[in-house]
Amino acid sequence: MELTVAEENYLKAIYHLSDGGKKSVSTNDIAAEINTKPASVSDMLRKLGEKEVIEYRKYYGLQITETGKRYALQTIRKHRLWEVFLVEKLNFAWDEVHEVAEQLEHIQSPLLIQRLDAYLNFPKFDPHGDPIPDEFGDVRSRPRVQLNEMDVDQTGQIVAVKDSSAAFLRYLDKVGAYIGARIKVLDKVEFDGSLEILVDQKKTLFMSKDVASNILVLQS
Amino acid sequence: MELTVAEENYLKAIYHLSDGGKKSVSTNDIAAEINTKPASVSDMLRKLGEKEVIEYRKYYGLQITETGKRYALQTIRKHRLWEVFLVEKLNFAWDEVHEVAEQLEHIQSPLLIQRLDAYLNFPKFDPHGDPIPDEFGDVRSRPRVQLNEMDVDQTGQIVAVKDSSAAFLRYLDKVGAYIGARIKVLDKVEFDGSLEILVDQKKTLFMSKDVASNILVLQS
DNA sequence: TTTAATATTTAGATTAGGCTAAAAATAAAT
DNA sequence: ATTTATTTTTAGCCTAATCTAAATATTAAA
Ligand SMILES: [Mn+2]
Ligand SMILES: [Mn+2]
Ligand SMILES: [Mn+2]
Ligand SMILES: [Mn+2]
Repeated sequence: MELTVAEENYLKAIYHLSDGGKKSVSTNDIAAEINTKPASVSDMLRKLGEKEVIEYRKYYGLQITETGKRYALQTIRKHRLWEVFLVEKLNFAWDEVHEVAEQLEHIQSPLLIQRLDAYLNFPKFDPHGDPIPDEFGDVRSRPRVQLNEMDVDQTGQIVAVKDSSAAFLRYLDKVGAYIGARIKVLDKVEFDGSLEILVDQKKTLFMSKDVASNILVLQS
Repeated sequence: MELTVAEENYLKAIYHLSDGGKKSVSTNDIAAEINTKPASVSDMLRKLGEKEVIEYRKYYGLQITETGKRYALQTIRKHRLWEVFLVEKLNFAWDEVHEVAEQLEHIQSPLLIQRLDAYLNFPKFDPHGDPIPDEFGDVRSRPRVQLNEMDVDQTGQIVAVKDSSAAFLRYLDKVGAYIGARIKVLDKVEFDGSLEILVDQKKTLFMSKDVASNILVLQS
């Protein structure tokens, strides 16, 4: 069976919002995520239900099926591989890739993806630190914690970001908080949850709780 | 103004069939080229006329406008750059690229194309020997002649193919007639126009007039 | 110069994806 | 336990791109 571009986008949104099928997702959430109206979502859910990529009970929400997960993971795989390509080969900044990857992920050609994967040396993570599912949809995920939840004196390495918006990524660039950076929590302000961080053993950095909550760390 | 994927495909077909705006094109020809019905073509011509990328007079054919040419050349540029990428970087065979390039040519991102072009070292020709328009739509075309029109003892270099079908390209691979090969016409059979060719000063090759007419040569 | 053949366009449907406004179901508050 | 608010779905409409069948224009033949 083949999915349309719109169906692929919906399925990907559902997969993400449901955290891989764990949480339940609302019609309104989907509408917000992909910038459509709830009425349009209802209609699409009916169609996705008929195609059996979700299990849909009117008014009671939906459950992504195993088939649906496979499709979603396939699209996510393509999206992230293209992002790696854009950054590694075409020198895109990490905040410039998302829009384009959003289009490239819909190109249909198994050979293309297989070759692209090999060309990039089978990367395991995209430029934002998110894991790239393998061709069978398996994801090797690392245990990671939000920076705002770490305690003073704990150390680790930035491995991913939760928010991939250009604004946030450009901010991180500016302050030097790149993926791979080793960090240590120097201080935490009780009052507002803001943090003082040591980056790469040399630079100290202050950040709000809000910023910190969008930085994911592999503790060490 | 932005064109839809279908509009881009129509415009490209019109550009090709009209030989860059020189020849006149029929509704039926377009339908055949892009595998649709004439009725669908009529409707699309009306729309393309409204968008002023063609000048359309019902029953009397059409003329591609300067604006239309710019759009068509932009799409052709993208198509050919992607073909180079697929062959040079992802090791696609030259008969495997067309389908995928047909999709990739519709990705919207000026930055992407600019970077891709640079990454490929500003190639001037695609894997089938067709020239790649520059970002302004300028095409540097070489004078080339169909192999079947050459005379005995004349020499040259294969620079392009007219037919890019997988079947034809695989045949050329098999007999060793690649782009760049130096050739010499050893003999021509008066009766059916078939030819005997010397390839790279070592291999002789017999081919029908039909095959030869799809091979383009830069004479020397 | 009529008539026949061919090419092209129009009419009317269909499918996909979206929208607004109204209806209906569920959830939250009194 | 009603009433109110929120969420979700349905109804009806729209645009893009396709199709088949019918109508019309152009071109070729008799
Ligand atoms: Mn992304
Ligand atoms: Mn997308
Ligand atoms: Mn091609
Ligand atoms: Mn195309």
